[in-house]
Amino acid sequence: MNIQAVADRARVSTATVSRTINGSNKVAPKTAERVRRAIEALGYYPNTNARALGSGRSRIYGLIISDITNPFFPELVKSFEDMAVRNGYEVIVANTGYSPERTEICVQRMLERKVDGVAVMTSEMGAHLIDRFHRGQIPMVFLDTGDPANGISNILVDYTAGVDDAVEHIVSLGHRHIAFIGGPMDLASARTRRQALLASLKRRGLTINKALIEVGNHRIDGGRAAMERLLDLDERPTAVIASNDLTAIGAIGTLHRHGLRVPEDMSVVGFDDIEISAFLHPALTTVRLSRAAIADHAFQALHRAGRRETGPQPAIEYRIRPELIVRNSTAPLAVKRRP
Amino acid sequence: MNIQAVADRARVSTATVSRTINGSNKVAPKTAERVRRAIEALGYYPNTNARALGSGRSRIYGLIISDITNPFFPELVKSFEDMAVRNGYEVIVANTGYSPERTEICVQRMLERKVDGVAVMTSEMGAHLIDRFHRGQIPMVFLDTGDPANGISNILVDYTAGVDDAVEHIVSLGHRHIAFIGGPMDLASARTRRQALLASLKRRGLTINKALIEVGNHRIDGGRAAMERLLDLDERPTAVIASNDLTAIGAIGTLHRHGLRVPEDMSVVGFDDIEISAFLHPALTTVRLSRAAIADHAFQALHRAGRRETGPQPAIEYRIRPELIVRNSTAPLAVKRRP
DNA sequence: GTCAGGATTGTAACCGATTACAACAACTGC
DNA sequence: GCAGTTGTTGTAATCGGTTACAATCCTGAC
Repeated sequence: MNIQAVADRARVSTATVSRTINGSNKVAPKTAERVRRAIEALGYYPNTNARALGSGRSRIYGLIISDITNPFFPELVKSFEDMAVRNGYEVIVANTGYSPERTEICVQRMLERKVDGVAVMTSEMGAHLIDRFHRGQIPMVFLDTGDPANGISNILVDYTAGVDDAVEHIVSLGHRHIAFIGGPMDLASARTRRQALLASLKRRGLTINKALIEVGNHRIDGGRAAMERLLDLDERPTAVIASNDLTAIGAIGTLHRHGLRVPEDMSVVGFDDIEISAFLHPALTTVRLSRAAIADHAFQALHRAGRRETGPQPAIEYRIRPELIVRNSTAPLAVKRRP
Repeated sequence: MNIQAVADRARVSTATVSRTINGSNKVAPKTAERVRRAIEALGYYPNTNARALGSGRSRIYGLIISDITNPFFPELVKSFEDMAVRNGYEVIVANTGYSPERTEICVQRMLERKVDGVAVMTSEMGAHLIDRFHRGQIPMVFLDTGDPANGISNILVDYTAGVDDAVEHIVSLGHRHIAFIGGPMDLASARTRRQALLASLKRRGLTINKALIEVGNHRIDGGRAAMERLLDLDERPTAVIASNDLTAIGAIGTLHRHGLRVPEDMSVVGFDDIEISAFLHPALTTVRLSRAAIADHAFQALHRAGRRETGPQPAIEYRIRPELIVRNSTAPLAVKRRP
């Protein structure tokens, strides 16, 4: 079953069939209709490998993430895939596992499969790897770390606003001893969130106690350990803002283990709003970073960059504003009590 | 940069380069070495589309799951992808979203991309869709619902043994009023788990109280609602076994909301051992169904079915034995007390 | 020295589409 | 009635590999 069979049945050449399939306007409506009927009758669908070879476009987008088992990503992958499939594209997902060697393999996979564009949703992408995509003229879109001036579309998350919302919320509840559990310092977005927090506290004239600025690893165990250290302090915080939800979940776990209640004894705010956060007890107050919005922008960036008719498009910067979701892990500052 | 460039540099024909790349044994060691040096020097890598077109093998495996945001799947996807990439394969992941229409699209995507094999890790695959793979001579492997007699490899999970371990554990802790919260009845594996539980109770001579056999939906909200109903009973259970971890997490949420403690007031056992289960409070006692093992078998099934030299291989049935992981959500039956 | 036969290498057809270019038909205006 | 357009379709080269088959080179036996 190939294009020739369709051509024979419709009594046209393979060129006309091809043009019909690809929606060329150079086919007479009546002819196109005949071709479509032949396609329908034969149950024909094109061989994508031949298409890719002939046209130089694979109709595949690459999606590079750090780790699909990190709950931040599944929804992002799903949304991206959804959008791609609806537009006739396929998606290849690759995990860097936070390792440079694996990242190199990811890039190689993308190049070998001749992707028509690549969305890089992780920050471990060295300049020499970016260069390989550049050389292959492959459109790119990054999360946070793109550079439109260099032809790389970017999805810019307004961490400052998101973190500020969290601080505002906590402060409005009366809290003044606010701790922060950050992410790993080698992660760009974690550093940004930390900076944003410090700036937000400063802007409000709150003193920044270095002891309350903890470092985690964006995983549950990191949140746990950091909270243990915070509980060891002479002057404990009354509220904690975590750099992501997993960290917040770990922190809450430690609080429970110590017999402390959330939010009565301590308020906790997360970041990201991973799916499970809404279902925990207490349901987590957090700053939602919409993965659907990220996926949407990522796809659009690649899709419009790849349009042939209009020639190469300039790289674009998209902005995403996170949104505070108030649930049950935060409460007004309780009157101080001694156990 | 194509195979001709390599051939020129190594002073051989393209056929010899191709044979070298594909590890044919018909190339003299010295020649092969020269070709490899040329490949190295030019930084050449083959065009996979051309390869697929010429050889009829795409080096892509399809992986059909129901929903990547279901925490059961990410680890499975990751393991499968890992194994595939290590063996020079690419993976296309498709979500059915539990819907027949989407499932049909998934199948179509696989056929269009000419996958060399497909792992179906969900049970919504109608016979007519299976038939399309059959017609395309595409090796298949299913989870639980395969049929080796019909050429479909199968990964058989011994739910009976797994559930029995859970029951044994609960019974050995002194519990006799044991409730079960099942999954959706239209899900094959959920029905199997339910059957296994009933059989296990019966085998132990425990009376089966229909009111204690609840139905959930394999999501957190289903577990919650089911537990609400169980708490409404005059004679509450002292232990609950859930059909999967999300259900157990929902159940625990409801217990907490009612001021009941786990495991002191009620023991809870999950199934699957999703990643987060180890980090909850209390850490969930559960029956681990290794996703790495599933991925491993799935890949092996497809890989050996696709070997050319040995001709078509018969479909195989693999077995997986789940394993009880005892954590902190189960405890010995407490002496009865009236509030 | 010759020759069978295995090992190695090359030639060229083929996979199934896309697309530049040529060819042709129909229509326009003069 | 004819040249010039415009619109539609066909021809055939092309993409970059794989692989059947042919050709050549060696080797050792006789």
